[in-house]
Amino acid sequence: MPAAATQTAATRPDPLSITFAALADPTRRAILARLSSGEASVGELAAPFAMSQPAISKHLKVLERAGLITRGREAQWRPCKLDATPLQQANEWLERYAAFWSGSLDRLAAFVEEKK
Amino acid sequence: MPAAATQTAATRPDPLSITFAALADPTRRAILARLSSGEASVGELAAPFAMSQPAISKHLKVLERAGLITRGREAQWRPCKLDATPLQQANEWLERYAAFWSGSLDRLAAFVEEKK
DNA sequence: CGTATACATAACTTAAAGGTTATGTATCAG
DNA sequence: CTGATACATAACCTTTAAGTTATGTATACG
Repeated sequence: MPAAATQTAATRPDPLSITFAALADPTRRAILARLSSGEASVGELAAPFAMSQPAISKHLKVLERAGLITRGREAQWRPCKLDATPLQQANEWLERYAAFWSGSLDRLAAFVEEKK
Repeated sequence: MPAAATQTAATRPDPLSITFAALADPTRRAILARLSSGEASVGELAAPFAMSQPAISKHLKVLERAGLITRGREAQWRPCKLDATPLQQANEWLERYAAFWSGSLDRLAAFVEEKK
């Protein structure tokens, strides 16, 4: 074992961070939108984009590692299927802020803050 | 004008991508959580983290550019305030997938897929 | 006036993200 | 077996992200 000296930890990001990071790309969101109307092959998913096929494969890998898609195997095709479970987790996180985006509640909070 | 040759476009990401990217970091999510219980100064926000102050300033800038916080000015303090509007946008995007995470609907879809 | 406090900004480093081209691998079709 | 199709993987490049230390700036305080 040559020098265990400088270790960088390399902590894997938490699930929520992985999910949000996966959603922070319009191509990947479009892929998910497409998959919401049914399974699709990689080629079908790649078609709408002005992008090389390996680029799409990378995006799919990101989505897979985020648990947002699962992949089957059918002859030479790898059909992709949406799995929205991580989206539910993300939604649960967001919902905790629902009180702040209702507008009226928001302004009420500001009012209270001002009066105190 | 010396050589307008190679331009990289540098298109600014769309709002949703900016929002999700801002949320894809546990430190920033923690900051938002803290702000959900009221305004706070930069120092107060930085306190819980084992991180330098400039690092927090950077995170705050990311949140600000995402429209998730606004900043006041009070003597030498820059109080930060939550603005959940972008969270609402994110939530609206996510809600379109709610049908896929209800479990029963999900399994029903799988059932239909299998039967066809 | 000078000094402390609160924060921003600059310059730098390391690592990861997103794209490319080139190539490898599995499956079908003849 | 041969070749085409569908996809993955490798190697590479460029940009951005996230952290650091060092320094600058505005405001309060004595």
